[in-house]
Amino acid sequence: MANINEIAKRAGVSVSTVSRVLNNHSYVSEEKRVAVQRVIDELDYTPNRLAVDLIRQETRTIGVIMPYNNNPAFDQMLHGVLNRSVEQDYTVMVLPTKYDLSKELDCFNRLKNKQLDGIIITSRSNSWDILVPYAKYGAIVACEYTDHPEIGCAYMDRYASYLEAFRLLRERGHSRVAFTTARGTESNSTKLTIKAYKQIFGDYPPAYHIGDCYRLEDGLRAGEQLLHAALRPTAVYANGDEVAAGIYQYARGIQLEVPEDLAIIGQENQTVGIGLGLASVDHQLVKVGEQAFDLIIQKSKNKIEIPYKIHLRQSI
Amino acid sequence: MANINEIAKRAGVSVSTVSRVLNNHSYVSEEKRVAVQRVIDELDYTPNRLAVDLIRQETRTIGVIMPYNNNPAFDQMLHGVLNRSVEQDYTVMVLPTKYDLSKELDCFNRLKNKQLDGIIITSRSNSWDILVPYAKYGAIVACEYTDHPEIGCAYMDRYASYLEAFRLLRERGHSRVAFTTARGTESNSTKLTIKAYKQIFGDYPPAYHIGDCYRLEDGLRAGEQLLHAALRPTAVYANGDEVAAGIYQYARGIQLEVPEDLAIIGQENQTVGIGLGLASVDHQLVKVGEQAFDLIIQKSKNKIEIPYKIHLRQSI
DNA sequence: CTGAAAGCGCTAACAG
DNA sequence: CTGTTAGCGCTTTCAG
Repeated sequence: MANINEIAKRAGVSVSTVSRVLNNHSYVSEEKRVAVQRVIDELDYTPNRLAVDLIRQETRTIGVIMPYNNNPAFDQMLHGVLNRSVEQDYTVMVLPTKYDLSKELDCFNRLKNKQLDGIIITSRSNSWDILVPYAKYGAIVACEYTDHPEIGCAYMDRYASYLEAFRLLRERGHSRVAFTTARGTESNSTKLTIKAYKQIFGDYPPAYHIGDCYRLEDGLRAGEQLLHAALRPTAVYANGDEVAAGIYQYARGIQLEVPEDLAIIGQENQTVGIGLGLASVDHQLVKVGEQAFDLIIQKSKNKIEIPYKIHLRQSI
Repeated sequence: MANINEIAKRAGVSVSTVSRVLNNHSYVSEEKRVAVQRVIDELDYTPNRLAVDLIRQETRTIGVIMPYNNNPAFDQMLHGVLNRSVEQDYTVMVLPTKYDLSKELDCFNRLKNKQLDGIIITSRSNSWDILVPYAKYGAIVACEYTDHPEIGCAYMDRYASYLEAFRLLRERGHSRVAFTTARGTESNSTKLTIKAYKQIFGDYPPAYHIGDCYRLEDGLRAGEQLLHAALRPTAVYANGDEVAAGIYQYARGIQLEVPEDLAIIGQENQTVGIGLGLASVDHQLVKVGEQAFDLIIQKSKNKIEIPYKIHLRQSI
């Protein structure tokens, strides 16, 4: 395709004049303007974005680290980011990592190699010590709390929310309470869930904890593992409504009534939970994503807490 | 940050040698290799991606046109694309358009301005006449059938699937059948739905057609509009399981039994439908996305049909 | 095996 | 108001 030199030559002007009309910079005489525009239209010319970004040292593109692309929680945050990016005319790159350390670093390298102006971390697996140095190459915002001054965050008080949910279950008379979490104990939210559980129920019975839960099928598996135990739990806290739905389905399949035989509370107010009438701890992940985006483009390192909500529904 | 010249100077070699070790091209003497690598490590150097892409005339990045970012069907296709892109080490840009004509064109311009190697269209609003010319700038693959030889497609036979679903309802004795669709009549799938409806039921009663349905809330609205009619429909085909879930919820709210009082069949086998036991016409959108991605990187203009499945569940 | 030099396509400081 | 020119940072002929 034609380039800016070609346009300049054909219009009988210099490239800087063409550049000026392209970006309507300063003043260009009306006749040259028109001449340039005519050639641009004739040749159906579009400036090369890579060249522009290269020289401007800015891409107006931000990346979103998403360990998995089939996890509804990450999707919710991504949607929040997209909501804002479209308003602000920014582009977003989706960066799947599978929680792989080196794949994750490759993503951060896109900050260093100038391909991205900023990165939003929905979840990570490298330690902050490794990641923080990348902040000198571009804005980094996390969707979890961290006190590193170089990192902005849009976070929720997960610990408080878990405490409140467990307290709720205890108040309703439950003492045998099971729960599900995502990754094993290396995950921050898993740690906080266990900590809150101990805080409310005193001890931590490993048999009541099912890890690696993300989607409905994982909930079915959790149901199978939990609901045939000698001392069957009377309530379960699921780390997502899809997981909760799987548990619900399994429970109904073996003739258990919800909430009479099993109380269920899920997380993130996902559609399936609304459909099934499942109570849910809603961390407002869409808002988290929106806030994260706002921080990125303001190059702000503020720490913004997004309040959580609890939706009480029939399942409890 | 340091650039390739800096590395060359410090390593006492030319930039071409640095480039060679960077891309391990041809042979470089071991001593120079080591010298260059040492400087690279010392300076923590990373090549600028924009400069590389600019000169290589390739970005290994593809865009996915997604009219809305809160629509589960588009999400399913995006997930398919991401599944493959991560395997093939491609990057994906999400391009929200809101079905706005000029915003959509802006996205196609990213092909022309060399920012993208290809574009996958999950849904579009410009006519093919406008869009096809962009195929000369990069690969375009659609997730719907088109016979334009320049456009590859990963499509499903929507018409056949609608026919089968409506036939199923008729066979089960339903004659008052309502249905929901997405956008108004300008959308291809809406047209096909109406056509199939007429084919099976003879005429097309506008009162039984609710448009602009995407999510659960739209289903609630559809339920409200449909289920208080004098001649209440006995069955409804919903263009998505989230919409179906909304209708289900509304129906249960006014004491209707499913399927006794109202049979419901949804679409795309989404989690909420699985949770509620809703029958579903599954166009396998994740596979569609995967196939679309494969076509893009093979630069293939083939037309690949993805078969649909019908999941029979209690709601029918 | 290695380096010089010519770009890729664009912006912006500077001089006029 | 306009043109010249020096880059942005990299790859790749083409000689040697």
